[in-house]
Order: sequence, then C-alpha cells, then structure tokens
Amino acid sequence: MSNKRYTCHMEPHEPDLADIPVTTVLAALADDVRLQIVRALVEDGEAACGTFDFGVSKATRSHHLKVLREAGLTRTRAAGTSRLVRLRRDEVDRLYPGLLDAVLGARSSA
Amino acid sequence: MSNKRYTCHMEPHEPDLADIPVTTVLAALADDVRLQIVRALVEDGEAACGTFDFGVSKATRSHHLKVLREAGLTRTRAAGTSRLVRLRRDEVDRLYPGLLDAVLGARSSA
DNA sequence: TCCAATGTTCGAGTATCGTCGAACCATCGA
DNA sequence: TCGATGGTTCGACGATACTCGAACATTGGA
Repeated sequence: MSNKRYTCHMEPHEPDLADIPVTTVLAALADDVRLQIVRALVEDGEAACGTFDFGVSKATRSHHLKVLREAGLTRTRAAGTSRLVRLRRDEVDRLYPGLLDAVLGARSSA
Repeated sequence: MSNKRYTCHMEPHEPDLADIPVTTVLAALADDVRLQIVRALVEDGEAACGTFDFGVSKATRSHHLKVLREAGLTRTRAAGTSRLVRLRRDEVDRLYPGLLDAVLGARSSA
C-alpha cells in the first residue's frame, strides 16, 4: 500500500461497484442516516455535502458519505469549496436491478 | 416487556415484516453467512438448521438464524427434534419487490 | 494576505456485532 | 429411563461501527 497520506481534497476513492461485495453494499444501505442521504440524492439529483443535515455532526456526515462512496454507491466531485455528491444510479441498477427501488419504495414502518 | 424467559423450544418470535425497519432487513442480509443461508433456502425450499454448515459453530449458526427470523425473513417450525426453516419469500417480495432477486442474482465479486 | 466557509481526518468513547465453548432444553429411540 | 441428537441460551471476547469535538486542508472572497 502507499504510505502517502490521504489528504483532504484529493481525488476520493471510488471503486468499481462490481468489485464490491454484496454484503458491503447492503451494509452501506443498512443505516438510517445513509438511507436518508440516498433518498435525498434520488430526490435532488446532485447535492453538496452540507445540504445533508440529518441531526449528526459534520464529521459524522462526512463519515457516512465516505461509506456510501467506498461502497460504490455515490460519486463525488469538487465544485468550488463544496463537494457535490450524486448517486451512481445507473451502475447500481445495472448490477442490482430493483434493489434501490425496493429499498427506497419501502412502505414498511420507519 | 415480559419477564418470562424465552426458553428453548418455545414458539419463536416471528414479527410481521411490515413492522421491521428497512435498515434491519438490510442489515440482516449484510452478512456472508446469513446470505449463504438465504441462498440455500432459495435452493432447497425448507431445511433443518443443521444442514447449514458454513464453517461456523452451531451457536453462531443459531444466532444467524435468529437474526434472519427476527428480521422477518424466515419462518421456523418444529419437526421432531429438528427445526425446519424456510424463507418468507412471498412476503418479502410483496414488501420489497426485486430485493431478493437483486441480492441473490448479484454477479459481483464475492 | 487574511479570513470565512466547506469538508476531511484524527483520536477517543460507546455501542453493537460476530464468534465461540459450555451448559442447557426438548424430542426421539433403544 | 437413559442416552443420543438437534438447537438454543448464556457469558465472554475481540473486532467493527457510529458518534463527536478538535484540528487541519482547500477554496474563494474581502
């Protein structure tokens, strides 16, 4: 592995979804905050990190966005001082057809 | 809550899937051993607990079956000295259409 | 050049999870 | 009645996960 520090605004690590174990993808979706982020992304298309305010600190929010990104679910690009996040919907749908719809359309409680 | 001990072969707790948070269902599926169990259930229909031998102790196996059951994904019935487990496929498919297909059909690595 | 705004990283605390051996319970057959 | 078989529960352990405040990095504007 590289011993180069992963400094702040480097190109974030965005793996190919096909290289991610299914369990990792499911685990990434198995959290309330992250699910709210995903819902917001479906709704708004692309959004700056700061727009996701779900009652957690910005450190925690950053952590959740990292989990989603490293699970191959989102992509991030820099835009000024912000970073814009968007869902990799097409890739997810191709690899796991129906998954997002099933999860997001869930009319179960909570 | 009841203070009655949940002794061994009582009727197991099998909640209505609609009462389970999505995150709980996803978390239940986000484990390799449990996913193997689900795959085996899809394959074999109904199977005794003991038939799931995925390199874990029987205590661990029992734990995983409990997680699946309490997530509303499986149903268990006693049969002699064994307990037969089966997937609640129809209910899962009705509440999360496409979820199981997407997860099980995953042609991603691992 | 300095400051404010936006995120990320670090370190630490707490909680939850996966795992096991040991002890236990329930059922069936000898 | 006793033992063997099949599962469950308990208690403990180590590993992960979620959370936060604090410190840092990057960008853009005053």
